Amino acid sequence: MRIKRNHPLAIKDHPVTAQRQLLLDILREASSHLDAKALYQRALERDRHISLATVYRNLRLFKELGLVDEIRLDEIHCCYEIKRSTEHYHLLCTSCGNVIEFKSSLIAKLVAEVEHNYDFKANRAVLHLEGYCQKCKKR
Amino acid sequence: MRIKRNHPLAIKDHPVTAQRQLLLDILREASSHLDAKALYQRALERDRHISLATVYRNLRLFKELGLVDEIRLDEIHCCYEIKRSTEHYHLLCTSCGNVIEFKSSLIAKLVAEVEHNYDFKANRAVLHLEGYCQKCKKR
DNA sequence: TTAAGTGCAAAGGCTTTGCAGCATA
DNA sequence: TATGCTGCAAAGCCTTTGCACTTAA
Repeated sequence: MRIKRNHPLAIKDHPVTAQRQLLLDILREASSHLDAKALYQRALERDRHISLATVYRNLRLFKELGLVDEIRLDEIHCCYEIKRSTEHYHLLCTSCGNVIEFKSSLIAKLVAEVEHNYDFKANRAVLHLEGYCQKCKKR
Repeated sequence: MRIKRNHPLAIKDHPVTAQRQLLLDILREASSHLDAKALYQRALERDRHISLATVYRNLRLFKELGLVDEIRLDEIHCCYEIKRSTEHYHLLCTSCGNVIEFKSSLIAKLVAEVEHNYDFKANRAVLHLEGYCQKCKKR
């Protein structure tokens, strides 16, 4: 089956189960970032028998395969999103909870500078800013 | 008692208990960053009856009062340190677990740029880099 | 066919909370 | 003295795991 052979999971020798397909579909369709519970609840709407354990197991798999990014905004905001080609980070509005993506060329510069000054090899940058979004800062 | 009147807790109308004093002392003396459990274990050495609940309650209080910073490196590394005047961030070696502090003037630039481009008011930047420290990257 | 995934329920780790007793100011 | 803190134990929350059954390839 050509579709499955090209599937990101099949390529890496992992069976494409209905549950995995469903979870990836939901993550792809999601306009916002989902945490494990939100993903589970959306999955339940289409598969009444899917379990939360399956959601966690597959989120971990997707993360290991590099299919999704895990974004830990704080102890309660841990969300997941399908990995896209363009690297970006997040702004978190502490007033309304809105999550906004941002990019900046300064991040690569910062990483390069720190790697040089501290003799460090950076594999990942965890970065987000907390504050007030456009709407909330007016008040 | 003059000492207590000048105490950071007393100033903010919170009783200075022996437990709070002990916890602040340990945090001040700590060369490295401590998580709740490590802080509790060090506290036990000097007060056999202190409870983990007291540690958590007071860490939250100190955080609210701005006496300590909470640094959440990932889901298992959540550590605390006495707040100092100089702002800094952290490098986390994913090989040996070492935590190194770093500073960079590019961070302020980055924040200013993002605030301008995205019409955002940043109150806090969460930033750390994961990778290999000097020792581990040689291997 | 068979290695791997799933659902369920139980357990794990970290953190919070209710309550009675105790200490600070 | 009165408010508020502490210790203890229990509960909460998120996440992981053991086991028997099911399924993808």
